[in-house]
Amino acid sequence: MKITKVKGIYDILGKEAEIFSLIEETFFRLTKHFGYKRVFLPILEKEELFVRSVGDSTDIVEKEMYTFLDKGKRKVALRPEGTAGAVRAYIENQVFLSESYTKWSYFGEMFRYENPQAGRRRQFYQAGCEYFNAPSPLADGEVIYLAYRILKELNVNAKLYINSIGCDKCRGPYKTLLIDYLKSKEDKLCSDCQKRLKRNPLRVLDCKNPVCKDIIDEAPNILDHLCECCKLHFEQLKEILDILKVPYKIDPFLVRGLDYYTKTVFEFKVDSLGAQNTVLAGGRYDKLIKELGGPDIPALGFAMGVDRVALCMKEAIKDTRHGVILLPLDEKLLPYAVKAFKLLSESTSILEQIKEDIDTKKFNLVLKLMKDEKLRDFLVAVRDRIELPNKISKIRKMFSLADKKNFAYALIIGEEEASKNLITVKNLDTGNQFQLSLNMFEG
RNA sequence: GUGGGCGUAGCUCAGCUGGUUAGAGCGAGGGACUGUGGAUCCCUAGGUCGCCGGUUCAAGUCCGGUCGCCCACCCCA
Repeated sequence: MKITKVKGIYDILGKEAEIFSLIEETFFRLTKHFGYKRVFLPILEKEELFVRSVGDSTDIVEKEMYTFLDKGKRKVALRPEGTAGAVRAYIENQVFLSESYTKWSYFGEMFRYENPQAGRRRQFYQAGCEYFNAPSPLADGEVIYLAYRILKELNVNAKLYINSIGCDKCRGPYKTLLIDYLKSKEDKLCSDCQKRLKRNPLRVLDCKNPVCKDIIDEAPNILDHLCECCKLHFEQLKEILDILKVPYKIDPFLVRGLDYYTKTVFEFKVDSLGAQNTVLAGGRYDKLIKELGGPDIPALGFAMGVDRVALCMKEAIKDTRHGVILLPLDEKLLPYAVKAFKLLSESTSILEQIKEDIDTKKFNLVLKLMKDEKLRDFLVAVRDRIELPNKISKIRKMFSLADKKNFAYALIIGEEEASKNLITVKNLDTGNQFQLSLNMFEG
């Protein structure tokens, strides 16, 4: 009996893995650029954390969490999202005592028990960041700009939608207004919306049913009912986005599924992905830290759906030639090939030394490198990747392998080379080759 | 949780209204080609036809169930 993977949980290999790495690398480069520090947070948390933060009437908590009792009979859950755990860690470690503000970034797997479909998996990856103690709309602008830059850098063509859903002062009165309106049309709403009306009336606003859409168009608009503070905050945010030249659309019907959001919410959507087209989303959660037992500290953040972004980047990785492979012509030449392998691999530190420390023992090599473009390109390729073959076979075979594995250079290690302490370097793109003495790498 | 479509070689797929040893292309390994890759030609390996049960003289093909995949709903990144 063959053991297979669990439904909705996937191995990430090959091209998809390369794209994941590229996303991760880009994400951390840009978050670091804007002052975020990477943190590593638990995948397993107490179930109660998510019930209290995400909201006990959300679908995530009601039916999508992987929960179980551990051997100590603790009710635990695999994290369905990242913010709750980050906030818990922020409070538990009392980070607010030693830092005036805190910016965290993370990348990791999340779990939700849903039926899989395009852009939806039971184990999926999010790259997210959280910005604690950030009351000003400057923070909203900066966070959205960061998200915008990441997607831009990854060549993901997404449109930004923003909204404000107010704070506890203005959302309450608006909610009753909305409920009153929807109740007057209740018989016309779809059955889902009739249920939403009772459990989470704001969610009626993003129903896709055309009949509901017409009703929603006439519904009271939250933006007309914000308190002065929220209104000003939203106005300032729009101004900041304009200065940053981040294009956006205001969507007064944009509400997020998680309970903890206040004021600013935003989503980046693509149109190439089918039904699951939100690739990045986030917002402000000014009350969450307090609700989870911490001080009254405003914060905001976002999460990017890595699997979804990767789907948009199918063509992003092209097979370019890179690196070098050593081709010993027969078994006898193995020791010489291994020696060359070590010398070349270690020589690449020279490339760094050129920048910092020209006064080196390997001055001659450095001088040569500065003049010899061919040699420099070759060593750059060596630094990128250097491999020995998986087995020694006919030269023809090994060249074919070098080609298929997309090496930029093949190094021929033969009797003649070994006797003169050199290697023959063949550029697999141009077909040109030259010989290189190993003497200069020694000592 | 609900609905629709689909499961045949590593991948993409043929396989007629059930009929005997289940095919192709690509990929993989080897050879033609003894120090030079991409091209061409030849050879080889790789399958309990997703799994279990049923109908039948006979099932990859029909029926039921189950698991998985894809798509959508719900919902979300």
